[in-house]
Amino acid sequence: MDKPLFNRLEKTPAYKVVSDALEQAILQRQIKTGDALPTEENLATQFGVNRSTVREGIRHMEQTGFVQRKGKKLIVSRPSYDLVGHQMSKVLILNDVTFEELWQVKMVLEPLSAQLAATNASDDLINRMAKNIEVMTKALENEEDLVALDIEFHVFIAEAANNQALVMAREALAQLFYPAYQASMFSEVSGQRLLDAHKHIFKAIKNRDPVTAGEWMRKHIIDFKRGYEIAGLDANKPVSNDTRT
Amino acid sequence: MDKPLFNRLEKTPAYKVVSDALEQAILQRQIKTGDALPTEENLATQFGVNRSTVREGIRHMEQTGFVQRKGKKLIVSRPSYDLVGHQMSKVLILNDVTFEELWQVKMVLEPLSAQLAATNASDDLINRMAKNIEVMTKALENEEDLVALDIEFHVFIAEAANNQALVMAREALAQLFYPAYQASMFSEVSGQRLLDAHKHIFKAIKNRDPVTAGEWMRKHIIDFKRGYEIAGLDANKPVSNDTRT
DNA sequence: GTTAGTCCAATTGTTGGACAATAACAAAGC
DNA sequence: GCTTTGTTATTGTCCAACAATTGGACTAAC
Repeated sequence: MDKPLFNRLEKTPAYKVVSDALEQAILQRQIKTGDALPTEENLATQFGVNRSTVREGIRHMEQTGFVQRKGKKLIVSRPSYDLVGHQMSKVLILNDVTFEELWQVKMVLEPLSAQLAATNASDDLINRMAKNIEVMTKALENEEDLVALDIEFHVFIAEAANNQALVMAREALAQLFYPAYQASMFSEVSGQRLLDAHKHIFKAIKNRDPVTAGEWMRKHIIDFKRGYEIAGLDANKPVSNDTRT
Repeated sequence: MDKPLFNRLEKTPAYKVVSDALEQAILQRQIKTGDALPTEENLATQFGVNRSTVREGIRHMEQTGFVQRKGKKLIVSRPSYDLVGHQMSKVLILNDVTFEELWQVKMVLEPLSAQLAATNASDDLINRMAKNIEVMTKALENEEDLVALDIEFHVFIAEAANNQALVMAREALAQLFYPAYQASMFSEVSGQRLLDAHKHIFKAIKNRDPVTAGEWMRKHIIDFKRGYEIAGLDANKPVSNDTRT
């Protein structure tokens, strides 16, 4: 092979240039969140390209949640953690991630959440946790409600932890665990035992006791895996690729 | 405020229908990774829409990495963790994530990596770690090399852990830490101390001793924060939004 | 002054057709 | 066999158009 005298000059397609430019402008806060973008035609003339090209550029960004249609205007917005989580989930599913893998990570993130929550939880969130536990006490029979309440409780804790990186990382996993939650709710390790764990965790958080909070959370997550296995599911198999939104 | 009795009836734009359909087909493995999509015109007729519309749908997907241009063909591909990490980084930056937040998460993920690596590391990766340490021994003077080698070492460990969820979560943080690495390399806590830590961690992994590996990693990460602070940076301020690719 | 009804201009979603550039493929030459 | 040279298919980009929807502006009614 001859030595490459010149490096392949790559011309990035125009639509990509457009989306990159927009992205930069957003990340550098030249356009602030909540602002509306100019009209497509306006952008087209600014960039000196055709409207179709601009549109492709916009579509490119839309997926990530940096811009969003609101009525007819294009609003600059910061992607919700939910959305990013959703995308990460898809990637993990495509890679046949197993329950075990997810659980190992959950096993460190949730206790961390609990610890931080014990330090940082606002009164508001503590109240909402209390409310959650109260409701759960009355819903011990209904599996579906139980799943929803369980998830909510953990979300509260994650929020209380006051750490965005944590919230985001959790989110990606949480969505994939959803099918697992349902499965393990039907096993023996459920209902009352779940509620008890929540109560212990909550008490520790309320008492501003990070160590205990983390410790109980750890036990709780171990229980979760037990439930999964008792339900007859194989932790080393890929999680269900049930792709509901 | 009045309660919303009806939910906004939304008619999804055609380009979104297209991208959703493609996405489903990919997630459900009807189109396998590596396959090429039909031509735009072909897709257009299949969906019964105009080529422009198909294009917008494709752009929508391209961003996430589910499809990729290779030459002129559209290849279905699974997004690299690097890409997803990059996107997560952008979201976190937009939300002014602080060093402290990132570090708290890193503080649990890295030890977990080390533990798992001690259990699962392949011979190949152990060799590469050894090599890395060897090179680092000779590069103690050069800060830039040191940063690169440090990062590489941690990546090896994450890979050795054999856990995709972990790799992905780490990736998002890692990219944001990059500027921090450079900063803390200039502080006192560097060079030799860094190398020593790596050696300890490596030894533990090689000895298949998860506890020690995790413990040393924990110390190592604590050191990292120390270096950041010694360098005069405020851990509670947002990390640099230096948006290099 | 606020609410509801009517109208208009602006903008979007979508279409059809066009064309140059080039990647992919096939044929010809060594 | 392997290069080199056409050919062709497909992409990236543009232009022009149109119906549907939206956001206002303007009016009338309360």
